Amino acid sequence: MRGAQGDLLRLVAAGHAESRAELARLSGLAASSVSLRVEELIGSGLLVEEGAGTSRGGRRPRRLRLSPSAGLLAVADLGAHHARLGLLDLSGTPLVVEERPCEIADGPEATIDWMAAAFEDLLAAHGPPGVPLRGVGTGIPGPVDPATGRVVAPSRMPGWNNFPVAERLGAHFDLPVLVENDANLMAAGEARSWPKCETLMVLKTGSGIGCGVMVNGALHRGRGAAGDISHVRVRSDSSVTCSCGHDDCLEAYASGAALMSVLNEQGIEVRRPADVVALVEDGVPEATALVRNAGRLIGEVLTVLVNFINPDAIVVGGSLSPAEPLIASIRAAVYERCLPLATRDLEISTTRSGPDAALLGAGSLLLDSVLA
Amino acid sequence: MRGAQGDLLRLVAAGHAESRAELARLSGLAASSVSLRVEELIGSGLLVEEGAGTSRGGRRPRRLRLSPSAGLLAVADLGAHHARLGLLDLSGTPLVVEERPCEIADGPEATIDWMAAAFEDLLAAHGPPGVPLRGVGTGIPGPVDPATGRVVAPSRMPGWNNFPVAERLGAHFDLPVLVENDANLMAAGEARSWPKCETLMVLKTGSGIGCGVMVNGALHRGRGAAGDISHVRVRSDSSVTCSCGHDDCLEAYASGAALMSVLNEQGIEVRRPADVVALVEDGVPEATALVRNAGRLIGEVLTVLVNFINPDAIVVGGSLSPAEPLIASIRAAVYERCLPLATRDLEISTTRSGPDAALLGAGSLLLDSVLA
DNA sequence: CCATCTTCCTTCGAAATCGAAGATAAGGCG
DNA sequence: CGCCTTATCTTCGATTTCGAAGGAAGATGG
Repeated sequence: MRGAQGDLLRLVAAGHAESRAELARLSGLAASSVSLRVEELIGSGLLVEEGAGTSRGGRRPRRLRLSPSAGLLAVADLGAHHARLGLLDLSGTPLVVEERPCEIADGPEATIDWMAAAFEDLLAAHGPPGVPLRGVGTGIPGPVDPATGRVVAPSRMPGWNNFPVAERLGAHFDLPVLVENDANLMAAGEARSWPKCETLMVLKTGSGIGCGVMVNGALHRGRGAAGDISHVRVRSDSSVTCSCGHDDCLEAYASGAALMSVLNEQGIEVRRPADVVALVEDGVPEATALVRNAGRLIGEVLTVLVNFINPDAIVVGGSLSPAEPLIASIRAAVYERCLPLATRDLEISTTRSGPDAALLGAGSLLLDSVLA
Repeated sequence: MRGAQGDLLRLVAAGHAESRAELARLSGLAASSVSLRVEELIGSGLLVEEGAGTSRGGRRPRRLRLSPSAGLLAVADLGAHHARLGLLDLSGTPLVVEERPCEIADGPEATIDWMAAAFEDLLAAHGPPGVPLRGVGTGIPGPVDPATGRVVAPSRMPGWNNFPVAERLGAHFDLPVLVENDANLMAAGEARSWPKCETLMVLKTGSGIGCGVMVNGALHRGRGAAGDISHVRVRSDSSVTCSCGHDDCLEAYASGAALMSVLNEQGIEVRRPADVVALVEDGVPEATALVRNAGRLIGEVLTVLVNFINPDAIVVGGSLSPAEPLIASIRAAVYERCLPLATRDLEISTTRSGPDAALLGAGSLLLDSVLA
């Protein structure tokens, strides 16, 4: 699995290469060396040959896939009140995904131990016998220091500040462990569905507003808070103080939580961001106006960032993203105000990976350590 | 020069490695292979051994340098009314730098041909005999399409739109050619002076406002306009229409040109951004207030970007940068409003590379093609 | 249907790379 | 000063990688 051998596996696992010839082109190795290596990998049961691909004008390639028995990854995406959990094979294909209730406010120890038990559970129920677990990973709704795997200064996660999540999770499994911000995982997951996009911004619109950035095909982590847009000051008439202590943060106007609190004050009862989406779909004017305004504010912030990093696409995901007016007003703001050069081929659309984007992203990032 | 041989040269040229042992560590090659390769490179006159380095507790390394006769690079930085021109050796050290008057408004053909002649001039006057020219490069005060080397939709460069600058320059020299935005070159140049910073924002404050971004040690080009911050909408009382057609762009309030026009209206005569700096240093209150306000506006824009990409440092260069109040109010705005996680170890300071930053950057980027 | 082209993959001798062992050259310390 | 430790660099046989040539399998086009 080490070295160049791992490079080949990773290219196949990530879906970049499907044949020996593609491996040779992408890895830079000579075709003959690739053949030798692939033979070994097939011999050790990690790769399998699976039928023939489509011809590109000559002999058809012999398609390569990661063996389903090469290993499993256990991944999770932690939310405030529930967690999504899944098992993936090494090519990132989900075997099973479940959503279970889980209170993040119970604190890190309880939550992580619960997660470890849930992973064992899933393995017992859905893991094919004899296939080893090769890595575990989870998304966290707060900033994570990439160097240490600790949560750093999260809002809305009492008791988690500076907790060594990766370490605790690693104590349950003697395997590569990944701990990463949830929006970053979403970005890594979406990136697999946007193969031509080198630079990608992925917005997670739910109770909060998160954003992950892929630059040159790699997740940009910065100091652990990269992608944060929720505490940008927005142009606004009123003056609202955000939980961070500053006035007029985007989050205080455009997050799902903010929309819900306005609606509740107006006597329209909502409990989850999805309820807001339902109201919009039912044509409730108060909800539509609020969502449209949120989109405009988010779009104005994106304006600055689009001019600055020139992404190839902006992907909108999260529980508010099905609301049509949200993305429409984001589009309007960005296309109106950005430089033509920056918007010329810019695509702004909803998620291609769906609700499992973060789990897929966890798999994608875990592969790098598992096949190192 | 090809392949792995070039990798070693590049590591030495970029200043990352100074001995065979360092080369082995950084290149990933075995120490024995490095020795062989280095021997060849010394044999072919590209590398030279130069005394001994300092011991790290054992035998002292034998220091390696690029031979001064390995080659030369001719680089330029084009401004509106003058150009900086220089010759560098392959390790990026300037042999000579000159500033010459040059009107960019004369159009691309005239300007580029003039530049080619100026390069020949410099070579004749300062080029050591027998040392070959190995590459040419220039900075342009406008967006450059990285794929084609064409200028794209520049403001203030009449007649240059879509002109194939790289092609025209290449017609004079059958060598690798680099054409890049001037702020991007500054960023690449500064990066050499900030070796520990993986993510760097470099601001060029002159008549206009430019910005270059290094992400993960590499220049981020985006679609050619990456780093643009001059057309961000700022919060402001009055309403000024920018040359781009939108209202309240940063450039319309905080660029050197904007400051100069206000001062001239007030009867204080200024002709160049440096005159504004001089007024500030003389304690003229109108100038100081204007510069401070410009810094605040720039700082507020940077706030969004710092939260978003978490740079390790922000470098302020350009002809306005010597004005103390400018950087002071940028700092104040950023430190006040950004997330603590993003500003914890963030350094904001003036250029380390000085006025030749763009030329050094051109050399640094050119090396990649010259030693490919 | 057959010649020709393209692409994919393998074979095999030549060349590059590795890595373990050793030689060389310091600094530190009793 | 002699001895130990650390680090740099070289030697040399074993291994890996390359690349040119060729075989295999399909597309193309008369």
